[in-house]
Amino acid sequence: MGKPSEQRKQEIIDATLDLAANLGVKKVTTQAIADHVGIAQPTVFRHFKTRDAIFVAAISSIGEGLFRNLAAFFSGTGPADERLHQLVRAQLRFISQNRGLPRLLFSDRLHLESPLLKQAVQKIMNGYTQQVSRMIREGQAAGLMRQSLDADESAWLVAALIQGLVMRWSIFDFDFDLAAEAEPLWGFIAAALLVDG
Amino acid sequence: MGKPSEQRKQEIIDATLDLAANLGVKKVTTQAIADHVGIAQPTVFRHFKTRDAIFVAAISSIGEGLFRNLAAFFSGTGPADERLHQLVRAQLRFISQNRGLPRLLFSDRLHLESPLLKQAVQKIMNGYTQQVSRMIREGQAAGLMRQSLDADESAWLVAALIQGLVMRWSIFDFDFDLAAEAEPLWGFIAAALLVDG
DNA sequence: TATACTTGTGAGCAATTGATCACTTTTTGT
DNA sequence: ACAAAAAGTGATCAATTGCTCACAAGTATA
Repeated sequence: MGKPSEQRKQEIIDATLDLAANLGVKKVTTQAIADHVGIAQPTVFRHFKTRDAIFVAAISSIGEGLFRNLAAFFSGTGPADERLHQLVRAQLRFISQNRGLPRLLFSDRLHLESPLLKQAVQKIMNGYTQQVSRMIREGQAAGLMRQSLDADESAWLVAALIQGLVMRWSIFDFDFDLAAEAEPLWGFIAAALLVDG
Repeated sequence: MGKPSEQRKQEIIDATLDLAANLGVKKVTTQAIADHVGIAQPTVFRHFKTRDAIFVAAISSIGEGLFRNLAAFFSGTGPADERLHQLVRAQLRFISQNRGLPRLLFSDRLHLESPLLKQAVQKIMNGYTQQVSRMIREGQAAGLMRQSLDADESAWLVAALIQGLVMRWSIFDFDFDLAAEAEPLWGFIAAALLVDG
């Protein structure tokens, strides 16, 4: 007991993601978080001013984790199409191991209740789309991807495709192997984007 | 006052969809529904046994509305690719005019709290995917769509693409013109599915 | 060791909300 | 017109839950 606040904060964030993944966002009460961490419920408020602040921190934390995981593909050196393929694979793998991410990201609850959460989510989504858009332009410059594509629009749609897949996975309570969907998903994306599709 | 139950039920369902669209699912309390309809809160329970039952009815109602709206394209007579194109257009138009649909469909709250709701949603999604799958096989038989496609898998991905787009629209609080996305969306789908893509 | 600061906690408040119930009003069937 | 059924309502309950507060325990610093 009596741990430094930074450590407790992380424990609370981890508990939040754990609980969200397994029980859904609604059941992540401050009491549930406290129980999971092994502290009293009021202690949670020693480290976060409000419940919302916990979710903002949790979303930021896992968003950073995702970007750390994908950074190598965003800015690698190989051909753009191969990197995009690997990106899709890595992304689905990461998400399948971090189920709290879709639970938080796709929670209607969050967006409608807190402008701060909305901002945090938008930041993640926009950052992701920008990177993909850059990769597509790179692919076009290398003659790998169709010149007719609007890179921003296509990136938006690639993101939507993955989000739709993940959302369904989340809604259907993770009852199929998300990572295994990477190859058919890539087949679809490749057909839409690549010159020889 | 004293309307027949069937009529009141529909009023309650309409109020639920209205409120969900504008305020989000969480704020659709039995009190809010009652106020919107113009009855007292306990009266709501005269027509629906539980709050969940209201959501189940609302989802079924709007799901049926969607299918009624799309049925012509599922089973029309023209070429499969044209019908699929029109389907996408009609679907986005319908959803943009019925914002309660994505709000309910994408509400994590619902799925995790009620098996009945989950069933209702799964029924809608599965029915939709089956129809699209059938259209793709039709397109393949007519030589319009790539033979290499797995129809079920592709239908699944087309659905995911639309869902992802709609979900983003919902999460971002309807702040872009969904119907206007139909053409770039179709461009993407056509490139992925059509032989001459 | 003494002092100040941080972390932790039990008790409990205030607000929300789904649901019940006894009772009244309205509608329906004969 | 009248009795039965249906629809409507005010009062109220029970459970949940974010959050506060006074106070205790632990930790760091001088």
